Amino acid sequence: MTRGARKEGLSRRHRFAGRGAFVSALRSPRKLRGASSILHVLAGRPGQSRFGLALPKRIARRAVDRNRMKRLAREAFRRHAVKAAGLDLVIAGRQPFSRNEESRWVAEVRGLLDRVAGER
RNA sequence: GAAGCAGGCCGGACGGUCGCCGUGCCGCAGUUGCGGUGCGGAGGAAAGUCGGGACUCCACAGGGCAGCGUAGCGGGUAACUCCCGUCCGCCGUGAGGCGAGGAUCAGAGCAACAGAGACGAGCCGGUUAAGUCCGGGUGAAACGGGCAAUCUCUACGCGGAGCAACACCAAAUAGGCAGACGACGACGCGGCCCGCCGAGUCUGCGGGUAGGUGGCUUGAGCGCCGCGGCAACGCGUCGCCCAGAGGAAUGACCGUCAUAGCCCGCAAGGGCCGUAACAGAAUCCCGCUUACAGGCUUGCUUCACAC
Repeated sequence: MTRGARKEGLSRRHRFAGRGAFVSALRSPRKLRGASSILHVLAGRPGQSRFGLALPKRIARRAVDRNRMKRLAREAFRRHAVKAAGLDLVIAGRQPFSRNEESRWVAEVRGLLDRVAGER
């Protein structure tokens, strides 16, 4: 069994597959509030956390900004220890995002992931 | 040299580490996969979705009406509301710019203010043989026309929906159809056989959802050169293959060098900042429109200076 993911990889195993796969995580009672977003947590497959983002157009009108947020958040998850915790994680954006907040957004995502990792 | 006009082009480069998507090869795994390695991986607008096509499915004898679109003339194109040439009108000293630029003896309609009267001819004053001639403050326009982006007429064009199109594969659940079995159940007055009904069980079939695959990137393609053409563009030789995701990859970090900006210096130069505007492919093309830090470049105009 060569299941072992590479140390810093982030492939499809760590994503949600299929339409509506987010829904169960979004309905989960475990939530962590950040400054501009909410992290939903649900128990998933052991050893492989999954990570997803729900960013409505309301938060970032332009496609570039939404892409940017996703990429930055994924990068944070990729390097984070929760990746092996076996949790389904979905970050739902709440507050509008503007372009000069990139570093703030990364810090927020890291903070949320730290809190989940610390809780267990 | 200073102002300006019209185009064309670029819109960081190189390297390293860690990742993501696609794909060729190799190895492992009876498949899904996993690992290694090579190669490819956002834009000039990918945007708005405004015109036009290709491609699918649906509809369709032929013709007309209605509706919509276009409008000097000629050309280009698969096609267009696009592009090129040219005429006319207006604007500009000029290079140039702008223009829905066919028709109002086929017909209808034309606001407000002013004015006696506004699309109909009459009215008022003077004059004459005679509606014969002259004038009428106003107003953009007053007897003669104007407006067709008001309807209309003429000519030409136009079927509808869209890749979430469409084609194929295909769980689970509910229901449909067919067949088999079928309770010590119902009916044939009772029992057995038999027939028939039958909850249910099994099998098969078809529709169909989730899901999957195809469509999906080689094309009105790109580059060089030659030829034809004032040009748009066309033809030909040779070379090239240039993203294909799918809740949606193209990212993060770090060096070096250049660019803009800022500071020091007479200068050579040094230092600071740290990649910068608009913005992220979604079936594919041709256009148009809109957004845009900074930079390169071609032709031309006017003015000034010099010879």
